[in-house]
Amino acid sequence: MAGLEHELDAPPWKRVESTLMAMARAIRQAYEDRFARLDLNLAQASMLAFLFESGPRSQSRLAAQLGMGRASAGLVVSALEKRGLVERRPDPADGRTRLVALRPAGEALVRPILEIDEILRSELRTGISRAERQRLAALLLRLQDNLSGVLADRPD
Amino acid sequence: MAGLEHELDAPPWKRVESTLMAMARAIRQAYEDRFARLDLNLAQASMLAFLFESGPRSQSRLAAQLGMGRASAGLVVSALEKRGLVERRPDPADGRTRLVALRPAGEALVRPILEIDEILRSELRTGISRAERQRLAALLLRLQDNLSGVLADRPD
DNA sequence: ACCAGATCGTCTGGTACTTTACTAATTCAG
DNA sequence: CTGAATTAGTAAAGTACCAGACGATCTGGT
Repeated sequence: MAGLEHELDAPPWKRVESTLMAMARAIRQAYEDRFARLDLNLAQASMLAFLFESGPRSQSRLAAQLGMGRASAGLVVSALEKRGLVERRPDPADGRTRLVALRPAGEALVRPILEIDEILRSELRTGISRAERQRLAALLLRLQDNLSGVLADRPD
Repeated sequence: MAGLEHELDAPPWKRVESTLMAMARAIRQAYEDRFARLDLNLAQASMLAFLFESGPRSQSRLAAQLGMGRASAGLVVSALEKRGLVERRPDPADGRTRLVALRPAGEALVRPILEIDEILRSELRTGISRAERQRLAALLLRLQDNLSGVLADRPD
């Protein structure tokens, strides 16, 4: 069909970059929808899952490793804490940080979170081979490189 | 063999989907940064460029074709209108819609917008062949299909 | 001519996220 | 030990987006 290379020659608002952004939004939306069943949003679910894998962490580390700002991480932790899913406890080694740790109620949510993630991912990869996914991952990393270069040399 | 499928087998917050979302955010940010020189954001620049290509359009059509909600499109148009870049004029054929049309000041911005876009895109495609980009586009479309299927059968 | 349903645009409220500024605690130079 | 610079976390204001509700207008059937 005509669609594909047309897609690449198309005007700015309909090109690969836009498609990529639209896809990202759609994927995010799909995750948000599904996690809504657990009364969680994507950021909250990711944080719970990450805490489960990594053990207690300071907020700054969580922020860095989940790719969000420190302020956002603080909001997410506060929301989870209010529901008793995590707790903030003092760090014996450093008085200005407090370690965020899973509480039992939060740990109980990890399994359904991982299940939802697994199901959605399997739906997403319908008709896409493992090799293709690997190529996609590699390409995205390449894009990432280019982009960080681009962002670096803005002297502005 | 460590690198690639590791990326695919990695935990949720570090997998392809996440990378894709992060990339999309980064690309968006890069566009926002560059268009800031013209005192435009990405949505505004896209709308100007699109109006240039397509001629006057109703807001609903603009919204649909730029992939945003009607309300958002209205805000973008209002912002552009306030600066005299576009105008809303009555549609002779339909009393409830008003056609959004470029004004000279807006038309003058189209060239720099397209230039900025062209430059950023060329920086992004460093080290990525045309064939790879085509594959990427095809893959994204496939993902899009899977996702719309997924969203469709939520009877919830 | 008229009513019912669909569509357009706007407004409101809610969510998510970022930036900036501020407080508190640590570290290190002297 | 004291004071400046650094780092962790919080708080407030601002931006962007979307969904839902609403009034106005068009369409089609009668």
